[in-house]
This record gives sequence, C-alpha cells and structure tokens, in this order.
Amino acid sequence: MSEERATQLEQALRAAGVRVTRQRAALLRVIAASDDHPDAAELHARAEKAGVGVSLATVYRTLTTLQAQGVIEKLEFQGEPARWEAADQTHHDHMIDLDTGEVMEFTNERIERLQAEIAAEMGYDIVHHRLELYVRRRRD
Amino acid sequence: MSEERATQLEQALRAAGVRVTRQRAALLRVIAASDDHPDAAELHARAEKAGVGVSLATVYRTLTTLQAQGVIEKLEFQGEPARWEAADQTHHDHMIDLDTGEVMEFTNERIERLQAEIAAEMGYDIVHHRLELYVRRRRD
DNA sequence: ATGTCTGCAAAAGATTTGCAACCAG
DNA sequence: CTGGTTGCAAATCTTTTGCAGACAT
Repeated sequence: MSEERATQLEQALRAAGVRVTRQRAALLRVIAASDDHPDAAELHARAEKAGVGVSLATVYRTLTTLQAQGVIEKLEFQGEPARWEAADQTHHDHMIDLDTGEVMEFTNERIERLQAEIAAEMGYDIVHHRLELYVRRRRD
Repeated sequence: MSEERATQLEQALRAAGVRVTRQRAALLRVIAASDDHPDAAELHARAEKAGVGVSLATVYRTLTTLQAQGVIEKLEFQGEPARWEAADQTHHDHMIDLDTGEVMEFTNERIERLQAEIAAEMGYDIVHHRLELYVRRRRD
C-alpha cells in the first residue's frame, strides 16, 4: 500500500523532470512507510536499515527536492531538528506532548476558516500556516 | 516610557535573585525600546550602537535568562534565527508577509478558545502554542 | 566577600555546498 | 551521451559552553 504510493510518486517525479535515483526511491519508500514524524538523521538511519546506502547530505538534498515537489512537508517544532511527513494526507495541525514528546495530529475547520478571515481582513492571502499546541496531559 | 518600564523590570529581576549587570540593563532598555522583532545579532548591534559593549555570548545568555523570568518571548519563524519580543503586551499571534518579511501581530479570541477546546477534548492542557500565518498581499 | 556573570575562543549541532565521479533517462 | 545527482569533506550559521577573571549585592 505505501509501496504502491511510492511507485505512484516516482511517476510524478519523473514527469516533473526529477530523476528517480536509487537513493530517492529508497527515501520515498521509507517516508511512505513512516506514520510518525522522523527527522533527517532518522530517515537516513531507516534507509540504511533498509539496505540502501545514502549519504546524509543526499538525504537533506532529497528532502528539499521532495518538499519542492509537494510530496512531503517540513515540520519545525521548538528547538529540535526539522521533522518531515508525507503530504498526501488531508491538512492537519500538530499537538506536542511536552512530557513524552509525542506528536499528535488534529484538524479544526473553524480555526482554518477564522485564519483565512483574519488574513483577508488585513488584505492578505494565506500561503501556509503553522499551528502547534504544546500541551501537558491534564491531571485531576 | 520604555525607560521606566526597563527600570521597573530591573527591580523584579533583582527581587528574583538575578543580578542586574551593565549588560543586562542595556539589553533590557534595547528590548523595551524595540517595537519590532529583532534577533540576537540585531540586539547585539543595537546595544553596541547605544554605547554598551556586550559580547554576543552574553546576549544569548541574557535572552535565555530574561525568557526564564517571563520578561521576553522567543519567536522562531521558518528558517531564520530566533527573534525576540517584550512579553508585556497581551497575547497575540503573528502573520509574516513572505514578500517583504514584515511581521504583523493579531489576536483572535475565538481561535484561542477553540484551541483550548481541542486540547481539552483530547485530555490535555495547553502550556503554550504557536500560530503563524505566512501570507502574501492580496492582488486583485 | 563570594557566588554570579562576562568575554573569549572553541565546540556543538543542524544543514549546506564545492567539486569530481557517477548514473538515469 | 550528458546534465542532473551523489558522496565526501569542508564550510556555514546559529547557538552553547568551559574557563579564568570581573563585578553586583
């Protein structure tokens, strides 16, 4: 399933004039198989574990390329290296548990709408936004 | 006005057991006098321009200290060095013009409430959050 | 007096880049 | 074949830190 998704993306990349190298194909699969939010070093480790040699420099370059192609999204949580996630899901924001480091996803249509309204009122269009809730489990 | 604010903060710092050195007093004034969102290098430059010698290392250390005291807040916009702002204003979020780099502030009570509701529904309390709108001026 | 702060220079951590060899289309 | 890619190592950029001397209280 994530395997076919990866293959599907390869077509799109080639169509966009981006060469599908051994390294890129591997990273595409590693990302498609990840349901968490790995950083560059972690993706590098997973590719190696999958038996594909890739340099860390190439991992960074590939991430930038895939982001430009709209295949992945970059997440920058407070004070940690950037993390990445597949961009095929529907839009969502993140909630980070400060105690466990766990990252959860959520969506709220009303917030999205309000944001657009605020920008519009001030004469702007939103290109993208970032909403992160840093939380702690409620203890009662 | 920002001058008295700075003096006022010095009292609070001393009361909290934080020594008010020449460097800290200067940075306090530079920050109180800034209505934009300067980064460490910029604050360093402004302090120097004000005639107070401070090392960049001390600027960083001081910013961390002032943040811990709740005097300033750290802003981390996409891919730029961290910026800082005085924490005396009421809470607000930021809107960044991608073309000009201009940073604007806004507040929306409804969004704040919705965020709290979302966290509560999932069993969490919000410690702090980050909402940034990356925008482009609407052209019609 | 004394424990906190500072400056300097070196270190650290994440990410980027120059260049020669390599390989996808 | 040939220009886009890669690996390596070095460079960059921001921020942090060890240490010895300086200073606020």
